[in-house]
Amino acid sequence: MPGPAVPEGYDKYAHEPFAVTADLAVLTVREGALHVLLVERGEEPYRGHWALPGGFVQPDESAETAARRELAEETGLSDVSGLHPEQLRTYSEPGRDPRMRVVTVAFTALLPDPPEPRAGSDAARARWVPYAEARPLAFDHDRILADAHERVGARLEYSSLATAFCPPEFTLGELQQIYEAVWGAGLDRPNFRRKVLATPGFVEPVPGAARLTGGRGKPAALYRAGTATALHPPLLRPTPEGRPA
Amino acid sequence: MPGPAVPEGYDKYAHEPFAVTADLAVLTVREGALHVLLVERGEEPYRGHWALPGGFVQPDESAETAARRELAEETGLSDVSGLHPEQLRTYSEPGRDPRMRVVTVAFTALLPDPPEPRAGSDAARARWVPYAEARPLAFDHDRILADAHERVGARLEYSSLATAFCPPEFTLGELQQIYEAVWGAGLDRPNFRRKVLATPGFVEPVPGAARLTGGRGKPAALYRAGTATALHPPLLRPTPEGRPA
DNA sequence: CCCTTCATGGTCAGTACGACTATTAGTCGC
DNA sequence: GCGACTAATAGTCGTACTGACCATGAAGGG
Repeated sequence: MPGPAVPEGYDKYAHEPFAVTADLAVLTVREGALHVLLVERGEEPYRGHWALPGGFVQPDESAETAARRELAEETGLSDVSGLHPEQLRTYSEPGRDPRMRVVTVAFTALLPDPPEPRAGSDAARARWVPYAEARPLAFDHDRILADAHERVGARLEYSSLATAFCPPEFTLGELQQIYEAVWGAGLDRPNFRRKVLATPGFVEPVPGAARLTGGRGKPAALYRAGTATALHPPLLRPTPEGRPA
Repeated sequence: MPGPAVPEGYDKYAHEPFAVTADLAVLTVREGALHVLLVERGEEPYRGHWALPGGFVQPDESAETAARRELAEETGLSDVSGLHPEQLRTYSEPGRDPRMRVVTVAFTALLPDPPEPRAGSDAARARWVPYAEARPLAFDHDRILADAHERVGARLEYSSLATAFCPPEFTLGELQQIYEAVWGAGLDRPNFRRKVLATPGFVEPVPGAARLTGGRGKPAALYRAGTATALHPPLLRPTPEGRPA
């Protein structure tokens, strides 16, 4: 809330300004591996280092609006209407930017098999980098990226978020690849199928369609994202601990 | 991230400054009912309205540090070391404060049966208000409070967060009251007990102690918070929908 | 034509869960 | 002190979900 001590706060601010940025962890799954969109910094500090895309929130924008604008700029995507950048958290430690006091509102965004990014005007270049090879990044972006990964992994369990990684029509094998890529763990195919189909509203079959998955093997049935956003029952990831359930 | 366009951003900021505040949704359960800590605003705008406690983030602080400081000031608690305000989300819509551009990082904090708050220097007065009677609040605090409620309700399912509402030693009945107060739903006592005890690390018994719960009924065994932070298996709330599981 | 590859269908035992019933150990009113 | 009341604790039972399997079907490649 705006504290009651307006004049003091305002004064302080006048001497030590806060800049607010919106940064994005844009994730996708490509050939079974999790990738993240990075830009190469063209200016100091961290010139030449890779960083998460983002930029200043403008005076007439919310952080959400700024995130959507940045996403469109960095990916060159004409239609970002279906994408809903989700707020991750806010990073406000003093000194995280050597130039000035910067408060960053971080977002995650999920894309299906993506177009090549086009370098924005202010970024030297942008490209998709496998998650495992992304570090080290500029500023505290290593931590932001790790937080984004964890958050997305957790949300896959209880929401139909995984379909956001998929094209409009997809096979259950493709959907499973999303889970495996984000969780970094293999899943049993028959069981995965059973659980997805048993969860009402998660996916719905495309009537008469089947697709050759790329050549090999039996053609798979196609599905669309269903209407549900929450998953009942949830699709829990295998417990990394030796926990019995 | 700090955008590469430093001078522009900085310029913009200089003409349209951002103030950053940390606001808190401090929750507790008192006599079986969820309460929230509110302060009465002593200045315009919204003078005389109730609002969530909070204040400006100082130049040398992170939002987390500011939240802890505000919490100590508003509650008069000498020891807030055990409390970990958790970031909820950030609210940045233009116009949410009529005076200037304010970006608010909201936090939740959970307290066991609390001391009476002392009015801070800048708040006319502060008090615990039953959650159901809290609205309407100043600014967009209605929404922040609703988001906090939902977040805490969800985290009760998968984390041992509920023990943060309890004193160091507590009975299972008291723990159950936390769940019922936050979820607004009654739970079956034997089943609740079974699940809590079956979740490793959630609670551990206090060796030879039993407490009279206040007079009536059989004395209950005392428990301490265990070492686990995540709950396996989770303690799912009753499905409000007529969902079969 | 067989072998590989992947989708799909099914079994089976262990576990968790909700709904209930029963027992125990206290206080309170008389 | 005796019985009603209250709350904690113990146990039961049928259903649902889960993970670990095994089996079948439908393509393509050598």
